[in-house]
Amino acid sequence: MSEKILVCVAWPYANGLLHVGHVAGCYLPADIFTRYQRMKGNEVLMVSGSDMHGTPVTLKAEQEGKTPAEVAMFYHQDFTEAWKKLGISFDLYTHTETANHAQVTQDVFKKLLEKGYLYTNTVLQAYCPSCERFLPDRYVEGTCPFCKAKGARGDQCDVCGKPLNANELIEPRCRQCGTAPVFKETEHFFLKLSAFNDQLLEWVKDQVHWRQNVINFTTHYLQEGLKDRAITRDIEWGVHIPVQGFEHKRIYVWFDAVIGYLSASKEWAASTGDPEKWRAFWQADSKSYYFIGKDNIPFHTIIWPAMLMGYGGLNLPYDVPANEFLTVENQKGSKSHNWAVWITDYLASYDPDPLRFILSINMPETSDTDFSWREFVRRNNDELVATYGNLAHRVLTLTYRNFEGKVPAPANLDETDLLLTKQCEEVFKEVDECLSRCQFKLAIGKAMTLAHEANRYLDGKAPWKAIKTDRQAAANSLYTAIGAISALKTMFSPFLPFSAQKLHTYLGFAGTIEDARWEIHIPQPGQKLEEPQALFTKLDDEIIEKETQKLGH
RNA sequence: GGUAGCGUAGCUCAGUAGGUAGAGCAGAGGACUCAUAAGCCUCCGGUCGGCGGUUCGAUUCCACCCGCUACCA
Repeated sequence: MSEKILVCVAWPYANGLLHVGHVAGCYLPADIFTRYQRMKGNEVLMVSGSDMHGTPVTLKAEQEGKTPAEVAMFYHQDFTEAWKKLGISFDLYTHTETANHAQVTQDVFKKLLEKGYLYTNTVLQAYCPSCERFLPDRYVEGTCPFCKAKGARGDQCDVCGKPLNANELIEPRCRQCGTAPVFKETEHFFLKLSAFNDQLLEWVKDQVHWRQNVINFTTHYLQEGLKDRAITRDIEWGVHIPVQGFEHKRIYVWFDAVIGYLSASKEWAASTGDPEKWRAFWQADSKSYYFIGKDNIPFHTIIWPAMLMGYGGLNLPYDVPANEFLTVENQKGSKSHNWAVWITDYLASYDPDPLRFILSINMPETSDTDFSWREFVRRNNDELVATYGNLAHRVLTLTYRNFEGKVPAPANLDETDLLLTKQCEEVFKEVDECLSRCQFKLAIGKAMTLAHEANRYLDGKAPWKAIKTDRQAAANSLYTAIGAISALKTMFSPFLPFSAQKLHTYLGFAGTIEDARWEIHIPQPGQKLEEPQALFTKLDDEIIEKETQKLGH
């Protein structure tokens, strides 16, 4: 029975490069899940896009003497390229600067306004008389009222970590021109989050399948009581407000970013020639999954559900499998200190599957985990190459040379042979269950254990020895081992799509592994094999030193 | 300051409805040779952050403390 599954993935902010933390946090788990569901025969729509609006993009543009659109588009193209190379298989990867997105955002805005969930209020905002514009909090700098550090920003002091309001700063200055700002009244729209508090609490209570950290976090937040939040700003970059008198203001980035999931779905539908097709994924019994990092939990379990409740007629999130953070060499990542492994850099030197592997088997699902180059090389060489890749290679080369490049015919399989086949079926079922529950680390770990099991089986059977005395015995064990690596190739395929496709081909199957579906394909006796090659290559220890040195400079 | 999570072998991580714990790597040894000197077997290795409490018994429950992380003010 085919299900409809909507996979929504966090929208990366288009003001900086992607790093391994982004990939481990949401793009990889979302892609694994999506590939798995597609192979199961379910109808999946996987969408995301670049978040182009907001102050950080504007700030970056001014620093570089470019327009915000130019800056955002540069990163958008970089991201798009990265997804392709990494094999993150979006059905649509768009961005928030499309006419469609503006239209959908304004539709949501108007509907919420009509239903009384938006209202205007006047707030005090910093205004720079020299630049002649309102300043977002982070454009204002001054002395921190708490720790007296100089250079504190209007949203937060980096020295003592305290969040601030711009008007609390001592001797505030415009970050651009140094002029002292004045504080003026300005009118903005607010989302009446407080109206949804009880409804949300009630809803969250039923989400027993959510990860514990997501439930805890959300419940705690709701118990403290929601405050209404301003959803517009005095800026020139973003989605226009569909109300007269607000021509010089824009919808604030966090409000339009989450709407991206809906606008992207509509854009995708239009591109298929059936503009109403998005409904299948947003209404009726479709399930929606939101893959995000833990810093984004409240937006997806509180604010976006509240907006959807207010809008009406669309499904609330079914699951929000938020991951924790990935540290690099035991330190928290930092853009400004260049403490990160940049995806573009990585892809210039290495294949995607080894990265997908280490990030899967060490995924920060329940707590923060660490990425280190030593671990990367070690896991590539000892696990990917030696355990799984080598297993496939030894089985295939042995068969290719001794059985005319064809799958040998079994006869009178013994208990050990049948046991391995049975183990494959059992592990396959377990991996299937783990994946359906978004337990990715556990799933790939089980597949690796099966690869060990198959190696053990092969050593016990020693077909390289048997071939000299009992050709049928060798045929039996190689036939069985081929079945095992074929099962492994399917289990690994959501994680390691590139090498799985290679193995699929070496085993003599035509077409793509995706089309071959989520099942164990036992090659038929006599099936012609392709000449096998290594699935993965060993990495030299030297790269540990080389790559580690790039950090922090 | 408040709230939550985490702190398990040298390293990276699992786990325990409460009965002193595991996997990989690293270290030591062995048999084998099909394979990218890969794979397989054996051994070594932890008073499960600290101090108490509940219990016949706690690493697992509770209180407090220390350290780290996140969120909130």
